[in-house]
Amino acid sequence: MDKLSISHIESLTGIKAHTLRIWEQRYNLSRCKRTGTNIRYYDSEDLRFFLNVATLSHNGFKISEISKMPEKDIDALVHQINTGAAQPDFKIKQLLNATVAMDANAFDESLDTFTLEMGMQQTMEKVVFPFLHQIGNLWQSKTINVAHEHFASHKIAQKISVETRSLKSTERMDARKYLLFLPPQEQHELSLLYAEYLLKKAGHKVLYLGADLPYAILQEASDFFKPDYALTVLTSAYSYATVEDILKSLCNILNAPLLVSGYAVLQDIKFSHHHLHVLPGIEAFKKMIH
DNA sequence: AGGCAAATATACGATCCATA
DNA sequence: TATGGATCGTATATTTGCCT
Repeated sequence: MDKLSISHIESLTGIKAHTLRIWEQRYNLSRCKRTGTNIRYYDSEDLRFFLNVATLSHNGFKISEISKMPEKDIDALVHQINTGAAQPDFKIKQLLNATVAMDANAFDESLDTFTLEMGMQQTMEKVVFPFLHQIGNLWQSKTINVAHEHFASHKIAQKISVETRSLKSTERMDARKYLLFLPPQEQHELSLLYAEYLLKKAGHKVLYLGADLPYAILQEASDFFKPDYALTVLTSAYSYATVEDILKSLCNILNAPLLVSGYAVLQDIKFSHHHLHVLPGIEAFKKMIH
């Protein structure tokens, strides 16, 4: 039987070691044994248990409730959550239906239900972004038109904004400053909005300047706000410059590392710069801001 | 010895919630 | 709706154990 330290449990479950000790003290959530010299150690069964507890905790269950549950119930609930999250196809179809019908209420209700069921992040990453991808395909095949796309984007933007606002704004000690913007002619704002949500949730400071930002204003804002990082997402094709040229200009304007992602960047870019960091996906971004 | 991780105790801020 | 208590997560300080 393998021995795991409390820091192992922390890094594998995401539950802070200190929190584990407090839970143990307050809720008898203790499954660990002690060495002869009073050091906690855990086995793989304990790890499994805390992984499940973390899942429930992230899905809105209170620790006081979890601590009173029999382990069978915990397993059952986690299974329910996981299978619910693993079947997002039906949810995507639901959003597509509401979009084709341009039914705002149905769209809102679906999103609200999803966030209750599986949380904001799962909803965005497993349902909303795949949904947008499908919208793109349908648009190309003329099944739906630009109005549908705008309709859906707007509803999603509203939802992200509401969720961002309702975050408790507890800034952490080592909070970093992020400047969020889209360059001229870039209107695809949803990824940026979601980035704002993730940053605020992680306790960082955000200056959100939105879409289609002229270079002059970006420069002013950058000089004034003095961000630790700038973040942008390039999705479109631009009439006035290549993606490489835009990245070059942005690196010149900004005094901070530029984090960049998006469809237009992830194809292939030859330009590199010591301040330029390409984020291949949302997981890379989350890791970076953790 | 000295550096570091772990344990422990205490306290605080934010949020939730029942009761007036 | 406001107010006071309970709950929850985290911060800080100090001590203890482990390892070169």
